[in-house]
Amino acid sequence: MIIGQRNRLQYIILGLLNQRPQTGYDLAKAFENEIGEFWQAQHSQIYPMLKRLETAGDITHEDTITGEKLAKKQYSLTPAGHEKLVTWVGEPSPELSATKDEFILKLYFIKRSDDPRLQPMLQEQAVLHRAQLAHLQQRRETVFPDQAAIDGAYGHYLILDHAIGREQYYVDWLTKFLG
Amino acid sequence: MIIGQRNRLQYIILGLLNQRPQTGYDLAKAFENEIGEFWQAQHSQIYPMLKRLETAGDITHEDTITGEKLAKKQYSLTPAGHEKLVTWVGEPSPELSATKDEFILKLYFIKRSDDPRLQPMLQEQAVLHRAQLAHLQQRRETVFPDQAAIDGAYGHYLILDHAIGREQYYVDWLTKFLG
DNA sequence: CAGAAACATGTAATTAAATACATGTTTTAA
DNA sequence: TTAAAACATGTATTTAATTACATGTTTCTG
Repeated sequence: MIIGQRNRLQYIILGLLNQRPQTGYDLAKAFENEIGEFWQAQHSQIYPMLKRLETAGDITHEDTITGEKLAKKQYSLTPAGHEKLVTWVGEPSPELSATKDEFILKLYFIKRSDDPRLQPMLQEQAVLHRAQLAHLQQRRETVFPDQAAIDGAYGHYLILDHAIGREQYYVDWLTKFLG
Repeated sequence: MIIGQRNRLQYIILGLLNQRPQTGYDLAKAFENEIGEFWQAQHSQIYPMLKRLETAGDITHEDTITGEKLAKKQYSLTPAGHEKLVTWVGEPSPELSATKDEFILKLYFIKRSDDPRLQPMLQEQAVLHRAQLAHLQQRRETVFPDQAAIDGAYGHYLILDHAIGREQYYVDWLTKFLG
């Protein structure tokens, strides 16, 4: 029902490159920032995928130099890559999101509401999720200061809004059970 | 190897066996039901893990026969396995949950609020998440019909409650942007 | 100006996970 | 009564993902 992440990484990379040409390093940053709330990938996954996509003809790169000799590879979409991206976005997404939450798992094994471990666990998570919520709200303020910014990257705004609401729910839920 | 052993699956299995002895098949079912909202695993991952845990001395099994000749292995915790479980639950969980949501990713690549693909995408997800919400609510009614049921498996109640709230939020959020 | 942090790119090794293969029994419902 | 669904247990293959290894440059800050 929930399973399966069949090579989505390639599409994310295509989507990011569709916005603007960028380096593998830039892409890795995107996974720490705007994308990171809903997908994770390290540079060790990204660089090989860039090679694969280039071999497949979906992207190309241009070598540039920063300063004296720092080599960069600026990747960009080919028409084939753009086509592949558009097709993917247009397909249905019939699978529910897969969440892996270690804290919630531990909760499952707390059998009684008066278990002495319960309240500290909830407290710990509340700290964690309040911080994350504050971080996301801060980012919304800086990335989307006005309506023009929202109109210019509506999808980005939507997913940031979704992430904030999700964290808000998480904090509210924890608070509901904090003594 | 000294630090940061992941391998959460083993702890989930230990936790499930701590509730009652059960078979690999039963464990696989738990991942489709109560656990599935927060962790996923297939039987092809579970059976080898049961062997590993038994070799490690954390669980043992008893062979039983159902009917004429259907062989089952009823696994149960050893004291060492119980100790391992308790230690894991007592440790902090400092990592935020990892979510992989393909739909949200696609949204990210929708640049404008009047993109014709947007509303159908939101509609499709609303159908999906409303169904999931109804399913979870139904399960809460059947699994936790009264306070006694809640008191007897408080952690399970908590995570089901969390999952319901999460789906409710998802539906509300989608509705907010449905035209 | 020196050291730290950030920029930049890759590979190797390992582990986790998904999919497919493979087989057989028991129960349930048409 | 028979076919489908559910019960039950594994292995093999492939792909995804993490962690560690490996190296070097540029920019920022005290």
